Amino acid sequence: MASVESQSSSKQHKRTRIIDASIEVFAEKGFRGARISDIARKAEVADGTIYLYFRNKEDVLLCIFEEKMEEILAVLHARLDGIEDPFERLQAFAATHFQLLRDHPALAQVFQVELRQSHRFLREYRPEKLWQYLQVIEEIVREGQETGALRADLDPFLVKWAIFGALDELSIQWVLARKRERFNLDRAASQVVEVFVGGMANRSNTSKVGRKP
Amino acid sequence: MASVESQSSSKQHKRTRIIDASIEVFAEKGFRGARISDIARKAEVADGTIYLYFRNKEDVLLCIFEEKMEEILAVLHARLDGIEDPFERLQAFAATHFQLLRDHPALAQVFQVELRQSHRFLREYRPEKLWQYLQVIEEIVREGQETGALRADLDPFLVKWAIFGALDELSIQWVLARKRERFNLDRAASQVVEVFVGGMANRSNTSKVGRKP
Amino acid sequence: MASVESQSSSKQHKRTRIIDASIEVFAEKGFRGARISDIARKAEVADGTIYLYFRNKEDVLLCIFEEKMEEILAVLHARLDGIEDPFERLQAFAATHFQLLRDHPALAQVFQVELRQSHRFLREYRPEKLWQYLQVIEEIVREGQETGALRADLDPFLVKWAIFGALDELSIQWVLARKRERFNLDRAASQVVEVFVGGMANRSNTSKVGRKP
Amino acid sequence: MASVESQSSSKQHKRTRIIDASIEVFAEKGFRGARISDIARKAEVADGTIYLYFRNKEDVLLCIFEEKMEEILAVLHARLDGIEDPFERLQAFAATHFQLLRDHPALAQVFQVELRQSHRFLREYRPEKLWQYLQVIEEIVREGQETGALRADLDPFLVKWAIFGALDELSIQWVLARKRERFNLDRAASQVVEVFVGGMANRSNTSKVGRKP
DNA sequence: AATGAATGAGTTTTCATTCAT
DNA sequence: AATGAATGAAAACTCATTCAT
Repeated sequence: MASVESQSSSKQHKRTRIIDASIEVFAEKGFRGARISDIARKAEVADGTIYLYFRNKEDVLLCIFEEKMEEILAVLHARLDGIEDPFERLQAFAATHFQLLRDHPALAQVFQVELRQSHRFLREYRPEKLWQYLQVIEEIVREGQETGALRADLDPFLVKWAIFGALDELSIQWVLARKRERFNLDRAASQVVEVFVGGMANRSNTSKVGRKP
Repeated sequence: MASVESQSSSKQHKRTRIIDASIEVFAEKGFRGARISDIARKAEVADGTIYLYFRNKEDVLLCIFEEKMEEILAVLHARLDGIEDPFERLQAFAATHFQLLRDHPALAQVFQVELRQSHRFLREYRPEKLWQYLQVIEEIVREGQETGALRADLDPFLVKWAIFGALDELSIQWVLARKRERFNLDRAASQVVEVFVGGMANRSNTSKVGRKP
Repeated sequence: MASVESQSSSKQHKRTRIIDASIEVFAEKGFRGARISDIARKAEVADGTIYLYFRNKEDVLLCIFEEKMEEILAVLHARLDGIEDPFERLQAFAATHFQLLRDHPALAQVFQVELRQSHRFLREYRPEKLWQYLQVIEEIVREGQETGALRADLDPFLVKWAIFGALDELSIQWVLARKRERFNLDRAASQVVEVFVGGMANRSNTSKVGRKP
Repeated sequence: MASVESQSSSKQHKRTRIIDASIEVFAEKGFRGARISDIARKAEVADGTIYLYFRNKEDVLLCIFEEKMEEILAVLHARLDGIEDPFERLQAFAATHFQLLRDHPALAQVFQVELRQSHRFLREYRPEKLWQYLQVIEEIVREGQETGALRADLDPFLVKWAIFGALDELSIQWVLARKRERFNLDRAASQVVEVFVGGMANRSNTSKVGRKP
């Protein structure tokens, strides 16, 4: 499994050190509250060095997104590999989604909160990597529909955003929650997927979707 | 039905004019891009006048939230009044949610995008009005569970956030989408609610929940 | 003896209430820190009312100076009346000066500190009342010189400023001092006057100036 | 002798250029009237550069005080070095005091007027350097008392402030005076010191203090 | 490649003062 | 005379970014 968050060490390439420092600083101080010099200090480079690797502060944020999504996609595909059943694939998707949050809390803060502070990310940027991530959901739905396991009248495009929205809102609340116990991510994952799969299941055919016989 | 967005006129109370002007300016330029003087000009008041009614720029944003949520809650309760069936109540909730978005696009932009730019709103503020709004969902679920119509093993607290997340993500995408046709909100509303209700329905009893016979 | 500081009461004329309120507010918050609305609230008048009686905030400060100096001059002349001996007159002057400070600490703060924050008072204003006050010193010196009690080679104009400076600096330090005990004003008054009179005494004649025989 | 005021040149270190420019701008426009951009323009640096060397505008003022007092103390000690007689030491003190005023009129304006506009300088700051400066007076008095030349019943602490007050008031009036001829500083210095020394002289002993035989 | 000193644009907020009532 | 809501001018300061070394 890919590392998603690397260990900071002066041995590493400066670019990596800057990315890792940024994640921590953005998580701690917020995107706007983070100063370039904070990042530079944590990465043990000069302020100007950051501009050798990134166009500007927002570019650092977007590069975090790009590079960490790359790793996340690799993790996700590795996890889903070999799982056929749509219900199980969706379960694995949700479990992976939440596990990444839990394992990388600083990155989770950046993805769930700070990234959305970026005017550019929100309005101009085309987050292809996020779309690839969500495409996984759309394809699970499509394949379920093709095998007849899932209702054909649902628009996989809309369902994709709905499922992502459900997982994402729970993620945000988990990140923001003071007492995280309230948001039991494991339970949330299984309940959300059960509800969605239950709701998408094709009742007119006999196959038992989403339930072990 | 309450107005949600008032008509700007020089007759109105200055505070109302400032609120209405802010919604438009925030929607157009974003929270950070909006200058107090932009709002003042549009509201036809002096810059300083804004500070007679609001503590600072962020306070304007939070007051928009408080006051418009008040109106939205009134609209919502009026709409749900008299509807008993959990499925129908949820349908009405989602339809109202999306209708408000469509009818008040500037306010939608502020709620879906700009409000979340506020550090205070996200981290410190306790958005009681939003919680009241979501509590409506939680209660529909709880009541459905009490009548046996909905599965008892679901946590209404988690389900509430999941349903909200699904509606909210579709709202955001609708707001951000250049080609809004892609997001047919009516279709989205009914599909999301069907899936959720289908998934939450109690299969072990005979009542036909969420489906007309 | 004149009151120097009046008692605030709603019975009084508004102008007097504003003057008295200003002294307290200026003493507490400083001239620049004092807001017109603070003064208005304490004087129990509307903000705008202040501008019926004073041109602007600085005018309030200068009017405090003018009017309180008027009262102080009256007190001073009453005290010196009947005292002939230059040494005794100077002693009475210093004692009165310090007694006024002690009896009117808010006014003392305004005179010793806040008044000197006023650009206009310092650079443009001609504080005739202060000059009248100091003229008392100059005349004591002149008369002492005429009777031969004091050295004729001293410039009464310079001596006046020197004596005032000495008293004034002790006053400022007394006002600013946290531990006021350090500055025993009575002792300061008598020592300063003794030194000055001793220093100004005409040693070449036989009259014992500044000492009781 | 130290320079007290340096010559501005683009060769100098930026910090020095800012200090020198500030003295001139503060003297000309007053502390509050001086804009950071005025100082920056005169120092030929960018506005922001000032904040690399100073915390804020008030810090610039306080640093002027600290650094120029350092130089003044050096000048003073050099001047007093080798002078034993209390009368002569005090004469040298006063002469140096007034000479510095005359030689550095902009700095004189800052010290006599602008510095006292600073709320912090007046109320919170502990001007150790000024106290060191005044301590020189206190020690002259103490030593004079120890040798029996000066009256033992005077409190050197009070006398120090009185002498400083006298010199300071004459300084202020000289700085503020339109027609400075009125304030002949040389004459003022000698008269003030003569009066003080005369007044402090111990008449009960036979030594001729402060007078050449 | 790396540095870090220097730059300078850009905006909220306060509050003395005004004036319609 | 009195009010107090409304006005609007004015400037310190931050920090992302640059570029000479």
